[in-house]
Order: sequence, then C-alpha cells, then structure tokens
Amino acid sequence: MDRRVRVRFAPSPTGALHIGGVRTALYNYLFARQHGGDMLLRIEDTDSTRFVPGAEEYILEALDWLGIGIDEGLRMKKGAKEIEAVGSHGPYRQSERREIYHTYVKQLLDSGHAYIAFDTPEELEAKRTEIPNFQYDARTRMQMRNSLTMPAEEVKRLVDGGEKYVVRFKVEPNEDVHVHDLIRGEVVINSNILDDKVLYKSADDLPTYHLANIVDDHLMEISHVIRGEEWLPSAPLHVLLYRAFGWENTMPQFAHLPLLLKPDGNGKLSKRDGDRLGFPVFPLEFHNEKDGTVSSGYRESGYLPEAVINFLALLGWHGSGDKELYTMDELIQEFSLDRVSKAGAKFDYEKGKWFNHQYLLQKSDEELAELFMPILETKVESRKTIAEVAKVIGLTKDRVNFVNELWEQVNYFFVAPTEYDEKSLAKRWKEDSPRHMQELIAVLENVSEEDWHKNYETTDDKGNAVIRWHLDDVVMPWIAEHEYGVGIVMNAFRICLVGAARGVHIWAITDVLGKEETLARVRAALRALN
RNA sequence: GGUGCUAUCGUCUAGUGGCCUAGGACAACGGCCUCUCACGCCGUAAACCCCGGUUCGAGUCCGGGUAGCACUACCA
Repeated sequence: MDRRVRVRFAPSPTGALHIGGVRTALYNYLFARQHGGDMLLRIEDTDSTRFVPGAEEYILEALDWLGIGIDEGLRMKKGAKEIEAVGSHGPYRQSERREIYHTYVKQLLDSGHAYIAFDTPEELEAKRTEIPNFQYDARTRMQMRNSLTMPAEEVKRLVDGGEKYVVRFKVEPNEDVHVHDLIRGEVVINSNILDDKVLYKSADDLPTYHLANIVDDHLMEISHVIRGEEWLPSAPLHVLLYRAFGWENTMPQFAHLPLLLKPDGNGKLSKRDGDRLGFPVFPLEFHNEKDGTVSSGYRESGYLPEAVINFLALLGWHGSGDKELYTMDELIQEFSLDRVSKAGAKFDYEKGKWFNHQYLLQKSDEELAELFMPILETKVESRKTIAEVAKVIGLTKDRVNFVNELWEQVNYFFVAPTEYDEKSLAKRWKEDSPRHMQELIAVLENVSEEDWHKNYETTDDKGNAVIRWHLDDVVMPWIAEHEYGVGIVMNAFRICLVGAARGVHIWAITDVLGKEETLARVRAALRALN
C-alpha cells in the first residue's frame, strides 16, 4: 500500500536551532515537497528542565526565514511574528499531549511490554559505580525495585502513595532486531545490548523521547523518519516499540543522515564551535534568556537565505552531475535520499562564503541597495537616493561576499578621504605628482558638466567591445603629449579621490562624484600632501 | 569497555567491475587582463586508509585490520 508521504521535523526547544538541525529540516522538507506530501513540525518538549524560553519562536522564525515551509503543526503565521497551529493531528507540543501518552503507557503496562520501576536516580548511580558497565536489562532487572520483583499490592500502595516511579520498556533478550535504513541499508542489532529504556517518568508526568516519538509519529501518520545519525543506535528500540504496540505494519521508514562535523579536528559540530572558530552555527542570532549567552546567526552575518539553503543542501547530498548552484525548486526536483552520503561532512565555512557571493551576484542592484540602506545609514548621513546607491553597488558588488562588506568598498563614494594610505603613497605618489595634479585640474576644468558623464561603446585593438569615457579622450592625449605615463598620473589621481590605491575604474568614480566633487578632492589632496 | 556507523585531493564530493592517466567545486599557488584593488579568464599542485581475497580486470565486490565518529541518562 502506498502511503501519503508525511514527514516531520521535531526539534526540542532547548536553545537556538543548530545548523545541523536546519539541514535535517531541509532534507525533510525537500523530501515532502518532492513527493507531494506533508511537512509537519512538532515540538518535543518532554524535558521540562531543559526548556529555554523563546526557543520555539526562534526555531519557527528560522525556518520561515529560510523558506522551509510547514504544512502541518506549528509554524509562523504569514507576515506576522506569531505562532499558529494547523492540522487535525494536534496538539503539536508534546507537553500538551499528556493524556494521550497515559493511554499508551497503560497499554504497554497491561500487555506486559513495560513495567513500573522505583529505583531512584541515586540508587542507579550507585549501581553504576559499583558494577562496571551496569545496564538495566533482562540480566539485572530482577535485582531491582520494580513491579517485576515486588508484590502487586505493594506496587499499587507505592504508586497511590505518590512514590516517584518510572515506566520501563521490557526488552526481550537475545533477539536480532533489523532496522531497514533508506541510506544505510539493513542494520542489525542484538537486543542484549539494549537496556530497559525509561518511557515515562511520574515526577513530571511526561514521557521520554522514545515513547512520545513513537506514539506521535504513529498518531500523526508519519511515513518517513528522516533524522540525524545520532539516532541510529536507538532505532532498534523504536522498532521494538512499534512492534509492542502492534503498529509494525504502518511503521515509518527510517533514514539516518550523516552528521555535520567540526571544520577543524574531529567530532560533531557543536554550538560552541561557532564562537570558537568565528562563524555562526545558527541561522539567526539568539539571545538565550536562560544562560544569558548571545549566539551569532547567519542572517545577521549578512547571509542570504538562498545561499544558506544551497550550502546546507550540498553538505551530505550531491546531485548526479557537477551542478552546485541549486534553487529551492531545483533541490525539490532533484533531491533523493539515495544520493545522501553516508559519511559525516566537515563544515567548510569558506565554501559557504562562496555560495553567498554567488547569490549576492544574482540579486539586482536595487534589491541589494534595499538591503544595504540600513547599513549605510549607520555609517553616513547620505543624501543619495536608492537609485544612486544601486548604481554604486552595481560597480562594486562583485568584490564582496556579503552585503555588510559593501561599505568598505563604497565608502569613498560617500565621504571624501581625510587620510591617505601610507603604502599607496609610498608606491604611487611621486615627486611630480603634485604638479601633475595641478595640471590635471586645469585640464578637467575645461570639460563641460555634460561631457563629464559621457561614455560610448567602441572596440579595442583586438576588436572587443569596450566602454570608453569622454574623459579618456580628454586626459589620455594630454598625458601622451607630456609623456607623463598613464600609471603615474592615474594612480596619483586615484589617491586623491579614494585615499588609497584601490577601488573601481577611475572614470566610474568621477562619474559618480561629479565634476565639482572630483576637483574639490584633488585640491584637498594637494593641500594635505604638500 | 560494549554496540553500531563510516572511510576518494586540505575541505565538500563525482564514481554502482573496464568510459579512471580518478572528474567537478571551495581554499591554496602561478599567469593573463590592467591606472590601483578586486572580479573574471587560463593554468599548477593535490586523493582512492592498510593487508588479503574474488575476477581476465577493483576506487568500485568480499574478508580482516586500522582509524574516525556516534550511541551507551528518569536529554533529545
């Protein structure tokens, strides 16, 4: 029977959404979209002690920013920073599903697949230090304080009396459990190495991940579980749980994704690596109210969501050809689980920058100007219109990876230099330069306001189409006539206008600056450098 | 320690027994372009973890090592 594809992303609200989690969400989304199925979002907040305020909003906002759409469950309301719940399988927060879990805990207890245990955390800790490799399982459970070893009346008395207890899954020993993984194939684990996992704790009246996960995935009719590789070891337990419930024929298919590894050294990428290595590991900046920390985000670092998506998609997945630039639609079209790699991928921040550069170049100058305006306003009180800013960006955008790097490329268009770069001066400001500049002023003063901005298309000596400026026709003959040397004059001129030997083509600069400002800057430089 | 997963350039990866003299991309390096700095273009260097086996033929299949990682909680 072909089931409707329904996948879920089920994060815990324990802090900012890690970039590895974002990739898991992305792959789920791509898979759902490709199959015309549903992408659900469920919040797994069964650990009340690790709850972090704001984390849920953060997760939803991050997915929204990245364009990872949610069909069912919790999501950000369109155009509003407000959470909405959609769908008929709710509630979608596990903390709101207590009664549901009660039913299923009872079912397992009644069918003998689970039992009640009274051992306290302290007692268990003592056991673990006393016996090396202690595991609560078929070999040891009969020596513990639980409903298997105690008279039923006493168990009832303890429970009724409010004694804290947990419900443990009774794993039958010596059984090979087969897990079919869409990425890794058949994985077999013997049940002897599994322990009697805690499924429910009376202390907070909440199930643990394992129980809640299976119950919810079943009830929400999830067809495919696509999650991180760290879950592979517990997959056999989950299979056993489906079996104990009698749900094996509708059990979802599993796909365990390779981990995202630290760029340096070994081990999986962690939240702390970002600050240590100087790049974000979170989609958005996050202010953790619980511990007071602030984590940097891709959005605030100037990344475009399309770039983050493309970059992440290729960390663990690759199409069949050499193509590396994918739009979300193309990813939906071409993504497939069997092209997901099995080995963990080291996180390469440098490549991420390159992706952003590619997407930045695809934006129009006007779009970039809109994004840059807020940054520009913090730098200078600009009288420039958005069209003028767009023009300047058009000249400089191929030099930057991020919108927030634009300022250092365009600053000289907005403010006249007050200092002149030592190194540029040493190399490009010659003894004759002041005289050259004096003469250049005279030459340029004769150019009309109208001619100043003129340029036309022509061909160079190789026959290539090139843009030639009217000012070329004025200045070049003058340089040639006096045999000053183009490089000598132009570099000195550049220093006057920019303050250093850098920047775009000189006539593009004079065009934006205009005649008056250009000449003013040369005069100012002459005063400063004499 | 136990169990599982994994293994191609520095990094992400292509590769499904002959198309591999191992391809692409990022980064690095060199050159070209040029009034500067960039962009761009061209090029260079750079890898099949080791040992066996199967086969006419192995990066590709099998076995064994080794290494890395994950899991081993009343966390997810």
